[in-house]
Amino acid sequence: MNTLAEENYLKTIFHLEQEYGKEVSTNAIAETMQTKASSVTDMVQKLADKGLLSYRKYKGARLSEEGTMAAIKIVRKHRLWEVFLVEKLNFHWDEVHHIAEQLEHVRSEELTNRLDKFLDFPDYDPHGDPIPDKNGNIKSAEKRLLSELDKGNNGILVGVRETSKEFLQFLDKRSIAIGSKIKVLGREFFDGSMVIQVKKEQFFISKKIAENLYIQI
Amino acid sequence: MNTLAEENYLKTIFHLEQEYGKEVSTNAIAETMQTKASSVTDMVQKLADKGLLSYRKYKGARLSEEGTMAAIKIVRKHRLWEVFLVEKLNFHWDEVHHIAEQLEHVRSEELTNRLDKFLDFPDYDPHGDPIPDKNGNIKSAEKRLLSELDKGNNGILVGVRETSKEFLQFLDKRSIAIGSKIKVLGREFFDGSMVIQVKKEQFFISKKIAENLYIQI
DNA sequence: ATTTATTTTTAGATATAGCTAAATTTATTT
DNA sequence: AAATAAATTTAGCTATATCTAAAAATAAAT
Repeated sequence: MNTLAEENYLKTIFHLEQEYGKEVSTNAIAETMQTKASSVTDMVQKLADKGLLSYRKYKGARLSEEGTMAAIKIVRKHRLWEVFLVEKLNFHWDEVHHIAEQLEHVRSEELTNRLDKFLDFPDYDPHGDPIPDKNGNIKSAEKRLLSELDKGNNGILVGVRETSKEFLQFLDKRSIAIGSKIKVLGREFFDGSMVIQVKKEQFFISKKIAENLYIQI
Repeated sequence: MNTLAEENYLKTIFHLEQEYGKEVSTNAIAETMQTKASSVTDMVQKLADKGLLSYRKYKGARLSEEGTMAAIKIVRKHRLWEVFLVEKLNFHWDEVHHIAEQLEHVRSEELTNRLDKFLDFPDYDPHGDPIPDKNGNIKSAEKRLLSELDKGNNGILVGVRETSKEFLQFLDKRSIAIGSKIKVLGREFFDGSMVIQVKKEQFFISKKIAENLYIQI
């Protein structure tokens, strides 16, 4: 049984591994968790002692099989609760992250599985992220960042990388949502900004925006 | 903002106040929380410093207005989640207590109120306990313990005082549930045991059982 | 009204999880 | 290949919430 703090570390390390595909550095963890590097060192050593990850001093951490499984269970709960909040309680997709961060720590496998069934076994959460099944399997759709597409390409928005209120509200204001068909009309190599078309409207978007939108072609 | 531990103390003290109607003793708190009296003293002093209760050394604690309100909010959440678990996820009433003890600490007034609406503003939880509304008002139905009824009296089971798995399963086995019509056929003054009729069946029940069933006449 | 028993509090420890500041290791420049 | 910069770890402290054991206060019994 892991503590709340341990669970949060496992989840963060899992996400960082997914994103960068290599050992996760102390600083990277500290930054995403808004804590200090020294605190991270302590906790990572503790998690290594518990067998949840392997840790090489000054090199970084990598989740073990057991640690990965524990992290996936938290991610599963987080995303299922997000679906619940949006589909059943009519929350908006920019409001659910904070609440799901609390609900993800509720311990009851039975609860999670019944919630899954109640929601009719959803495959994706409101931000387009895949929901692991009860065995930890994750449907990973083939997707690319909008920022990687060339002029003339088009596809469907299937996910967002950022889930902050600010970013999601930015999208809402322009009626850009999961499922929207997006076409790249132009791309500036100097700063990575783009002009895109969504329905009949055209928008100028910065590189930072384009780097946080996942597109399926 | 109160910590998890503080919330649990507030809730316990609230329940003990309700039950005994006077200042709550250190030992009573320690016993119901499965902790030591010395730990209780520490925490109670801390809660007094925060203005959540008044505390007289060696005498006991009594929740302040603010402390009572905080406790009621937790109770409200607990009972709403119990309704959710039973009504929506088809849990049985003897399985929900433990899970609701976790869910009751999720912080989001918006979530609580939307859940309330989703459940169609229930008045009672699956054990017959009243659910405080968003302003903290509690519908307190006129009810008495079965153990206080005389031979020949009858009424409807509207609540249970105990919510342990064992007790609830005892009732299930005899098909005694909230809403059951119960008639007292006999009462033994020596040990407080009773013979009751539920539908067409008759049961012998001990005083301890009778003291944990709330009846509305 | 003492004595005895019970309850409650205080004092001193422990574990978790965070911090700052200093020391150390690794990476990057010159 | 040194020197400098950046990242990481260690050492020592702090706050929360718990505990045990001893001291003090209150309640009960003789």
